[in-house]
Amino acid sequence: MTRPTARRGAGRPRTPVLSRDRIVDAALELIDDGGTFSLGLLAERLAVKPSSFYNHISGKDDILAGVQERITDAIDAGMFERLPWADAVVEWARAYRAAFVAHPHAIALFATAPVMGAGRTLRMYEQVVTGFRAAGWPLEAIIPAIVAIESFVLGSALDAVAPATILEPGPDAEAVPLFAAAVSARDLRAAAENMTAADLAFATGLRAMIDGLAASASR
Amino acid sequence: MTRPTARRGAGRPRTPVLSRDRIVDAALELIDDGGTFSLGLLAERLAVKPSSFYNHISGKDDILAGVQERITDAIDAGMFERLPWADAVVEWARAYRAAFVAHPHAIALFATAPVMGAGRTLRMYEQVVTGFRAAGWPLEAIIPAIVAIESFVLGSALDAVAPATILEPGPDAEAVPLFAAAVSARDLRAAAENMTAADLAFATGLRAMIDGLAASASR
DNA sequence: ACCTGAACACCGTTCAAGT
DNA sequence: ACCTGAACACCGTTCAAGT
Repeated sequence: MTRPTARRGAGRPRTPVLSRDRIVDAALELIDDGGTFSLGLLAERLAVKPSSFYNHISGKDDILAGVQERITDAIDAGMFERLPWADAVVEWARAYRAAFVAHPHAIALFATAPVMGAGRTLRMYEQVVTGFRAAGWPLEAIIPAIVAIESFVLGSALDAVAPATILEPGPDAEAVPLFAAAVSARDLRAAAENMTAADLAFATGLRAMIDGLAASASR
Repeated sequence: MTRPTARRGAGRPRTPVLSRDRIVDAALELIDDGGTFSLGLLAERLAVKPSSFYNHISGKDDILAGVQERITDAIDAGMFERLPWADAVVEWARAYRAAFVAHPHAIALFATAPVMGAGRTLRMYEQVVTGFRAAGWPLEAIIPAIVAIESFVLGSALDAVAPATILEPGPDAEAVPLFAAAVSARDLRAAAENMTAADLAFATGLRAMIDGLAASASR
């Protein structure tokens, strides 16, 4: 039955209530709940005062960076060691998008200061590059392809959390008949395939991009 | 030599200093200059007080929506009436991305409340859908393809304005040798082709996606 | 070492008061 | 009709003071 090693001359040990991890945890929860994110609200949740944060983090941006890390760290790239290239890329892109879409109110974070930072992340990239290399990709073509996929994934995640109305013809439908018909046909198809409109666009684009990349690699 | 029609019983006519257009104009300029965007700074530029804005707009978000419209309205889709489908799509995607990249500090606006709103915009979509239809696309496949392209364009624009360092191996390079080599090879290639790394990724992804979409359409 | 209260400069928005 | 000054509630951050 040990107790925390007593520091020299200290009275009672006083376990701190805050830590960077605990702050980032609570921040992600607060963001996921929607509504506004402010240090005042965050402090309230942790039964603490806003000024207390500054013993553990350098400011609001530091907290947000921690949240971003937490989300991207959930992305796995192990599929490149198990699956053929095309299947692995599809799986990876899906997992990537899913990690963003699981935190819709946090996505704006990635938009302004895009993606990825930690050391875990570099290991993921190593796995992905290895998968491309094993499939015969020339070294200088790999990163552009990966960045292209990431750009598509981020754009699709933003689309997925966007209000569904942005692409609706609205009252001016008769002025743009073909567009209106195309949207209706899309809605019918999405319903029939039991997907959201955003899912359908993502599946379409991912399929196309992987096919296109595969074709360019074998050319 | 006419003067503004005198209202009933009015003294001097008093032309107003502000208008929605003038506010949005100045807002875009302020955003493009980088740094922070606030109503206080905007008012200062216009030699006016922040409270004056509320005679012309409903709030900060209204101004930002105006800025967004101004930028997206610059995107033309006339190429669909002049070029074969594949060429037109490539041109359109490039113009789309260019409109965003021309205002790097404004891009975050599109991320949170993605893209497009006005009536000009609907006409653009009508042109694009018409181009797809003329190329033989089935109606229900058109919108998903367009949205996929838009997602890629937005993601690529965000990538283009991101700090270039985000995908650098840094001091841990020896732990991820293949990734580090791939980044170096990419940098060499980009320099040789006189493109930025972001340009290269965009060109790669766009080519792949259009090829993939073309293949799926003729299947 | 870590939490706090007070203070700071700034934010967007409202509204009665001016002309 | 349109601009303003004052006020409001809130923001992120600093820092001396506590323990």
